[in-house]
Amino acid sequence: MKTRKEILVDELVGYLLEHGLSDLSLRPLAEALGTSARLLIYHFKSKEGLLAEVLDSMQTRLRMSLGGMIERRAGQSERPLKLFWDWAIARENYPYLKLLYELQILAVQNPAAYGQYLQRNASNWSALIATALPEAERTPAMVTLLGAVFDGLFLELMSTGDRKRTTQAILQFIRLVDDAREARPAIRGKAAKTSNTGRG
Amino acid sequence: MKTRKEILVDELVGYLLEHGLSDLSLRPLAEALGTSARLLIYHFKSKEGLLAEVLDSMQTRLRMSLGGMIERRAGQSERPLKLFWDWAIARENYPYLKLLYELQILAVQNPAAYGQYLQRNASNWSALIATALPEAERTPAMVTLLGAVFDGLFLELMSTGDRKRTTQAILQFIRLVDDAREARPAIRGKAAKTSNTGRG
DNA sequence: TGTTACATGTAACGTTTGTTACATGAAGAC
DNA sequence: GTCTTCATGTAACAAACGTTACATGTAACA
Repeated sequence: MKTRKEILVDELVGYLLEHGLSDLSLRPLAEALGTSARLLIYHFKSKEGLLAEVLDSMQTRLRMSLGGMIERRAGQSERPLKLFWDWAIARENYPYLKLLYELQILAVQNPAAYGQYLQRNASNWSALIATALPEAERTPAMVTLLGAVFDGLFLELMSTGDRKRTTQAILQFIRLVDDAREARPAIRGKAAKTSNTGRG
Repeated sequence: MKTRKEILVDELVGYLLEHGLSDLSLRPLAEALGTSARLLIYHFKSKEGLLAEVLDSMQTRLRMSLGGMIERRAGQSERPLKLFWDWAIARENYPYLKLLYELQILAVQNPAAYGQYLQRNASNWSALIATALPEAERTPAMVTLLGAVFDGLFLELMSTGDRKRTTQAILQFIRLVDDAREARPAIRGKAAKTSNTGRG
């Protein structure tokens, strides 16, 4: 049985996904949920506490969804980077990522207000993306580039909504890495022993 | 002789570069400039009008700075993409771009409030970056990818401040394109006649 | 049955928001 | 010397903000 607070968190997540963070206000939020600002403060102590709990819940959900994807992809021939992209732009995950990108940007310009909600996910994130590369190619520059391609394309998707073109672009990147590898083959070594195929 | 309003715009630009857009408020802003909210409204009619004029001024400055760079780079051997990157992360341009990225994100989540300030710069922007490619390689996927690499790396720079690593990453991308071209040479044609060297 | 904890409604607090009314200087034009 | 225009100061407006005080209902447990 869910507590009233847990039910509220669920509804709040939905509201935040739709309206974003930057102009969040308690009264309109409460009204949209059919409750009152009084209640939100009662359950979450403050607006700050509310945001903390809701964002936390969102990140947990996202991690679970990602874990499920990773389990399911076992023994699939698709490229890791493409799998990751498909997962990110899936209808059920996309709004979460969109909001986290907004949070990231707000925190850059206003760390005092938003920095506190950023977990050390950024590093986990890039570490995860890095596993799409064979170890021999996992240089800082290549890992940074890989993360940037992902971020940049996701941002472009956010701005234009063009799933088709952005997906073509990430396939283009995978092809680019393949072709470059052909011209200048990576040193094979421990990398050959890793489980992933090392194909972008 | 500058009008009072033009002087104000200059000071406002400086303030916005420092504080960002998302929590802009007239009274703190006026106090930081040694004036009053009354005056700002007097000169700009409304907060909305103020933002419109100031952001417009910023985009003009940025375009002028970019134009100057393009003139100066004539007959330089550096790759176009690297030149563009160096220009973007230069101390005098970086804060402007940072703010425009914030604007872009805010507009995604809240078009009603921020969409009006977005010019059709996005398209100009990507068209400009595209000139770093030889015509034969200027496919939608490649142009999108190129823009995304730039955006993604700039975002990473905003978050981490690591100029060195992000610059290494863009050089890595240039190398990648070069190597891929070696393995699968682009069809030469009209592209060979363009002024740029077509080397990333 | 009385007590305790959770949940909620109604109002208000003090502050900040963008904006406006009203009055007053300073400077140049006739 | 009056008139007009630009610039500014002082106060106030209504609205929205996050938060709190106080009272009340419901349900479970003693």
